[in-house]
Amino acid sequence: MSRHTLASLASELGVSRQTISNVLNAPHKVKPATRERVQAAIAAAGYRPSAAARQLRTQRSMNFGMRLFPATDGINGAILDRFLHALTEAAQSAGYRLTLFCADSDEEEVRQYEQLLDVAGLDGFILTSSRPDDVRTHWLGERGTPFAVFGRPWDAAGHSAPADHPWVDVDGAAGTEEAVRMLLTQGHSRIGFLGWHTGSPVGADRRQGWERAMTAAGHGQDLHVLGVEAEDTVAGGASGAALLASRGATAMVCSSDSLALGAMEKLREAQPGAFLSGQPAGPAGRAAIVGFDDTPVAAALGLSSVAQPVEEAARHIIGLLTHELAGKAAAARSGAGAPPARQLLLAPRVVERIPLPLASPGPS
Amino acid sequence: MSRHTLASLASELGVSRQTISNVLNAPHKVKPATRERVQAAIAAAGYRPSAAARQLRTQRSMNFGMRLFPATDGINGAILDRFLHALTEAAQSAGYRLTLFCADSDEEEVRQYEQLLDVAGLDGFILTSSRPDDVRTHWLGERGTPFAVFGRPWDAAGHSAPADHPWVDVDGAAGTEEAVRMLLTQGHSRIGFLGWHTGSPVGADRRQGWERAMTAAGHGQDLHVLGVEAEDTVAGGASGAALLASRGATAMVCSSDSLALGAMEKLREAQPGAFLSGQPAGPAGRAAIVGFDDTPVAAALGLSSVAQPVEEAARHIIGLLTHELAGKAAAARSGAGAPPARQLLLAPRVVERIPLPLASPGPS
DNA sequence: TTGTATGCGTTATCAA
DNA sequence: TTGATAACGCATACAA
Repeated sequence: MSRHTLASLASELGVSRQTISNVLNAPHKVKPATRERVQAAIAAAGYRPSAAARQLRTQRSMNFGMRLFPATDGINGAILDRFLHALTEAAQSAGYRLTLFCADSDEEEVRQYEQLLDVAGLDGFILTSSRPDDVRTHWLGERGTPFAVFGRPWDAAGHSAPADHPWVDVDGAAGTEEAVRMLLTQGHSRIGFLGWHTGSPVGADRRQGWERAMTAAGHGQDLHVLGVEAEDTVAGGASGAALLASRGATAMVCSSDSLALGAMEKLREAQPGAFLSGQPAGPAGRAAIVGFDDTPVAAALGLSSVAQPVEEAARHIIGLLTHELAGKAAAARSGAGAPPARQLLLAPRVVERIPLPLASPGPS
Repeated sequence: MSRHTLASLASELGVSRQTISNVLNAPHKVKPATRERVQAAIAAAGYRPSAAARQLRTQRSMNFGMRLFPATDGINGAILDRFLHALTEAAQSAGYRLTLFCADSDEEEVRQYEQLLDVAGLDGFILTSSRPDDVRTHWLGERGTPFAVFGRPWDAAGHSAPADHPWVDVDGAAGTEEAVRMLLTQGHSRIGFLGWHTGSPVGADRRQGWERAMTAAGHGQDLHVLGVEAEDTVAGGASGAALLASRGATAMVCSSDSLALGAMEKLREAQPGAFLSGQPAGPAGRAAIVGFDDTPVAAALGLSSVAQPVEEAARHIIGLLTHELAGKAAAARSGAGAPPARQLLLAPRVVERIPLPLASPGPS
């Protein structure tokens, strides 16, 4: 129950509205005695300033916007859940709210920016993906609207390109590299790579890590034969795995959990018992397939996978945005905490799992 | 590019602000000639009214709030993605925005309501789950805040209870009932039920459908032996399926895709080839396991599953909310379209799939 | 340090 | 039918 206004509180307290406003926005400007008295009254009355009135005056909505993509692939898309939750939580504890919207295309997304900026006065946007030659970052950049991207900027050729806007990304290559090293440690040498055939920069990045690690281990000559591409589905993973197996691969690193799941299914059928606990396919007693994104499916099936630190990415993105917005005024006066890195590449980590012992081999 | 205000537009046009406002909010009150002239100017200038100013005046934010739950189980939680997307889309096309927030408990959720109501002036809330003796619906109801729930009201005993607030739910019992009928048609008679052991009303509802259909088919005497409960995980599904199989079940209906996936894995191991295309386990050539929720995992693996019409539920919820809010003013003056059902139980449908042909049996 | 006046962009009331 | 005036709740420049 609040239903209180600055004016009503002020008259009840016998002070001016201005004093209360100062207690809230510039506590140092008011005498400690009255400050405490006012603060107590605020708490007692449960008074909370109206965001709308504040926005009208300050031109800040304390509100970020984010486009919600349709859930195309729930297996790989599952990490967006975690990202969104962490984002909401971080925004909330920074005093910001999060507004969702939909768009059918990037152009439509830009139109929504324009609309939301005008109508709702959003303070900034979070982009959950980046593309070569991104129309959205161009538009926002030109206009000077604060934003931060989950995803590196790519140039038209699909290479990582420098850009001056804030972004956070996960180093996919480092992830696959570590996965390969793990498999090498387990005694594998013919380690295949099972990637998307979309030609996306993200996919190329993940493949590069595999190439680096294999080359460093002296297996550079196998790159042509052990690198395979397939449609990013379970079925694609199965057929890709069959091809890799026929070429002698004893282990494989995949670009997604969908592919890895398909590969696992395939190998399990071709080699019954291969994934049962205690009857490993690999030389050193571990599952020989590694997925990407560490989705719940991987966890459920005991599939090793490269885990992205999406919660950390989300928190950093909010930090970036709040810093930029606070910076306009507060950064100068207070020392302002160490500014967050404007470009940040986070390292993923490989989650090693042993496939579920669903059954004992059974007689015969 | 807008950066226009009512005043600036008015002076450019040589009319008063009020006229423009009327063109927007009460077009019938302005002479057609000027109306069109103003409308053209609005379009040309790309003018959009400020939501904050509007809110200050009208006390309506055109904004709904929804708590985002942490993604506990990404397999079963995947349908919330679809729900959220549909919700956002529906809200957007109704002229509302959607604000997300987090809470650690229902009590905390209520505190967030209070806060968001005071500071952001949210017009209503969407609840994505219901519980027996729900503190949140009580609070919102008492206060008279508009809200709608995805989930039936349950009484303390876990039975469906009448309540006067708007809600939408999916008829789980109808779903499992249809699944059983499908399996009966395929020639199965020993059809097991694999449910959660959480004692949740939702789980009990799903079980009831199985019981109804089995009883109707004359298999009522098998209910005790063929109804099994397990932890809602893949591992739980595997062990539950083993138990059911040992009791002679040739088919099973599960409370979730997690359970179904575990069951499928288990049966595949116990009976290699059981799920390969052309080598079905069931009498009539179809997979004998049905999951619930039709998650992407089920789709990927070719698992039959009961699909909830979450998009429809989302749209209906927005309809409920917008109707209630519009009703306060507009319902009386205009005829107001047919009001949406305040309580709606949607029927799910069984998606029948054939498990992926991952491999041909292979030599020997 | 505290109070006074003004304006943020809109809609509602009332007179013309 | 149209236009002037006030008010929504807050923050800020300025005066006291």
